[in-house]
Amino acid sequence: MAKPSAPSELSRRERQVMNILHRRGPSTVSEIMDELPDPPTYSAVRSILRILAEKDVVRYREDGPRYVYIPAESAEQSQESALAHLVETYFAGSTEQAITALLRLGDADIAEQDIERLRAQIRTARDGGR
Amino acid sequence: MAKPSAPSELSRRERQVMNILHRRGPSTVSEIMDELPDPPTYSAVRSILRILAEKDVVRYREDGPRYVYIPAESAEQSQESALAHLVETYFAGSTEQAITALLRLGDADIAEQDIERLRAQIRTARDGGR
DNA sequence: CTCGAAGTGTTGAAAAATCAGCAAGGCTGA
DNA sequence: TCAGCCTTGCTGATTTTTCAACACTTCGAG
Repeated sequence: MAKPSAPSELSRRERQVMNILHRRGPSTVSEIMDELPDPPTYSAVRSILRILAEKDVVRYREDGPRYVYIPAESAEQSQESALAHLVETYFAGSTEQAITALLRLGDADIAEQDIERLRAQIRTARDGGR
Repeated sequence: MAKPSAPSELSRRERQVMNILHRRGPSTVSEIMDELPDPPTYSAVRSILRILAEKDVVRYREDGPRYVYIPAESAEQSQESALAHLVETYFAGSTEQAITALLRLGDADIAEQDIERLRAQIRTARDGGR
C-alpha cells in the first residue's frame, strides 16, 4: 500500500504543508492556509492536501462541517526519521555531535566546561549501556 | 544581495543536491550525480547547480579542470538552522525533548534511568547557565 | 602532433507542480 | 424561514521545475 516513500520525494509546497501539520497537529484547511508563506487561495491549498492524501502521507477525518488533516505517520515515527536524517546529513552520523550542538542551541549561556562535562557523561552512559 | 532565504524555498531536486553537499562537503558534479536518487544526466545535474549558484546557496571554485561545489553557508550555520527548524517543527520548540529523542536514537540500549539522569543534569546546567 | 575523454556554457522543450475559478451543499444566526 | 458564509468537488490553465542535446575547451596518453 504505497509506503510513504522518502520525504525528499515531496514538492516544495507539499513539504511546507507537512511541516505545518507536524508543528500544529490536526489542522483545517484554513488554519494551514494561514500559516503558509505567500499563501495561495483556499482552492490551491485544498489541491495540495488532496495530492498529499493520494500519496498516503496525510489522513483526514470529518469534524462537523469540515475536514481535519493529520500526518499519516505517527509523531514518534516522524520525529525519529527526521532526527536520523538530520544527524546523517549535518553531523556525519555522529549523534554525540548533534547533541552537543543542540545543547548550545538550547541555551547559549551554558558554559563550555558544562558542555564538556555533559558530553563526557553522555559517553559514559553510552559505554555503560552497551 | 538576496539572502539565502528559507530552505523551504528550494525545489525537490535542489534540496536533494543541498543535502548531498552538506553530507559530503566539497563535491564535483560527477560525485553529486552518483549520489542522486534516480540520477538524471550530467547536464541536468549541472543545470540544478547553476540555478543553486544563481540563488547564492552554493559556491564553487575551480579545482584543476573541474568545478568543486560547496554550500554557501558555513557548516555551523547550516547545522544550527537545521536543528532550530527541526526542534520547532517536531518538538514544539523543546530542545530538551529533542535531546532525549536523540539519546534514544543514538543508542537504544541506554537505560531509562540513565536518560532521566541526563535530562535532570541538562536542566541543572541550563538553570545554572542563566 | 593527434585523438579521445572529461568538463563546461547555453538553449529550449517536456513534465510536474502550483494555482484559481466555478458550482453545489450544509450550517448558523438573525 | 432564509440569507450569508464557509466548506468541498472538480477542472483546466499558468508557472516552475526538471531534463537532455549540442557546441566548445582543456588535459593527457600514445
